[in-house]
Amino acid sequence: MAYSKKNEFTQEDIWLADVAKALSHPARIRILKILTEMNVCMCGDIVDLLPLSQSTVSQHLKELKRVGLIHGDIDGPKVCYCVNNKNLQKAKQELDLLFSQVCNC
Amino acid sequence: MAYSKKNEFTQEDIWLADVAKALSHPARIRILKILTEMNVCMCGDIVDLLPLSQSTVSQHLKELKRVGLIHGDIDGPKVCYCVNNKNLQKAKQELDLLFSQVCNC
DNA sequence: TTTATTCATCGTATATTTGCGATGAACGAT
DNA sequence: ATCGTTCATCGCAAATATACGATGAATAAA
Repeated sequence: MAYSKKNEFTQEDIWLADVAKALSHPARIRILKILTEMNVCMCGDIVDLLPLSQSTVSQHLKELKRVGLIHGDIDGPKVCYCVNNKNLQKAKQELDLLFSQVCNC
Repeated sequence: MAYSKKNEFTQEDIWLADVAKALSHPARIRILKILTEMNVCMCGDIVDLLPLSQSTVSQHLKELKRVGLIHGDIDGPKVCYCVNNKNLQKAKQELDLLFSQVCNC
């Protein structure tokens, strides 16, 4: 089976869906909130705040990084994670656009 | 393995993640847009517009229905699908709230 | 009553996601 | 040079998602 027909849609819809996918796990929503509260923090800080192992948290961070909602700056053995305001803003705008197209709000 | 620690988060974060999940496939984004353009339409209409089989489209509609972003009214053998403005508005508001918490926009 | 239309659901195959422990790379400190 | 800390990645298991064809239920039309 050929599988995943996701790329038979418009780039815009694919991108929106991809951002939504990054937000589709409560751990990742929580991580975004934590990163905002703490401004900057390490993976270990987040692990202490979530009921998940270090490797699992690392994967969630990777997914958020993949779509650009956060970035991690290497600082010695540590990695300082923080939200990417520019891309969050873009995501917000595109989602706003979607809802304006789709909802009489 | 016990699996899926999703319910070890707040109801708010779980709900947001769930809405995001419903939006996390380009076919479902597209379906929302189609339903808005056509105002009301049947499953078959959507199938004609997407590169997906009827059963697959039906599953995507089910997922959108599950989180309440659309509803389907049975009309004889047909089902008239349309967007659920009330819940779309709620989704928009909660996403706005998230972004206001998480982004300096 | 038979037939055609519409759609949900079942069964199945495959892909992806979620989660963990173990390992190892990278660096700072000793 | 060795040790501790931090974190990404690998390998694995289980759960979910994606996709399809086949089937069947429900209704309208003939």
